[in-house]
Amino acid sequence: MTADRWTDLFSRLLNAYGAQEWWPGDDDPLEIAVGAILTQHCSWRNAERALEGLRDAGALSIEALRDAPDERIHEAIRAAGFYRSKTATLKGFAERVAARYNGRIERLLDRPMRSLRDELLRIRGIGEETADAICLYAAGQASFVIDAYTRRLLERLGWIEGGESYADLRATFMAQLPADAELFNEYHALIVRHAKEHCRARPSCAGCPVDDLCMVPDAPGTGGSL
DNA sequence: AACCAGGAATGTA
DNA sequence: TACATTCATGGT
Repeated sequence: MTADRWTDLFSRLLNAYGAQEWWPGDDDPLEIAVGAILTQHCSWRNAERALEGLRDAGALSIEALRDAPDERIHEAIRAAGFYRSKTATLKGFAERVAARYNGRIERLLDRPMRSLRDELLRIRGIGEETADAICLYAAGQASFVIDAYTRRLLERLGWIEGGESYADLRATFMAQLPADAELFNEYHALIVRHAKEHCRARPSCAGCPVDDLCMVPDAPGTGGSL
């Protein structure tokens, strides 16, 4: 039987780009969670620099994040932008893990996905996408991550109207796919890869693995973005 | 030299 | 609910 279109889309992307292996699982969960916060509306390249900054400052631990002066965190993560907000978010996260889980992030991440997600959402600076990224990539739990690329792709495929909420899109993916963290992990990463590499690099969209659709944002005139 | 990057909170109508 | 603004650095 032919797979449904949601599974088929995944297959085409995987076939085109191969496994992306974002945060494969042998990485430090704290680094992954911190990375998820740092990369908010900022390139992963700069988020990595900020991560390095924290490492160099000796601030890559729950205790250090909680106790370090704001200025020290500011310096460390400046490259990722929005450094004041992100410092507050990192501290809010660290304070919660310290206060409620004895500083052990695994205890937070081992909670059932729904309560984990709800708790992450209480932290100021952590919204739905970041909460899902932490659930999926740090905790290895099957929570689908929706981002601007995902929305744009579904719009251009004509699979959604365009006005759906984050919760709508997440629910749609999760209703159409088996609850498999490995699948969700690769799926989201592949959508990002497709948008960045294929769509941005090739204005003509020739050889697009996704129905000859490109996700170039508001391409002037033509450019293959529909 | 505008525009984008693996967003979120807040304010206004 | 639906938009607009703010936060901020770095690459193209």
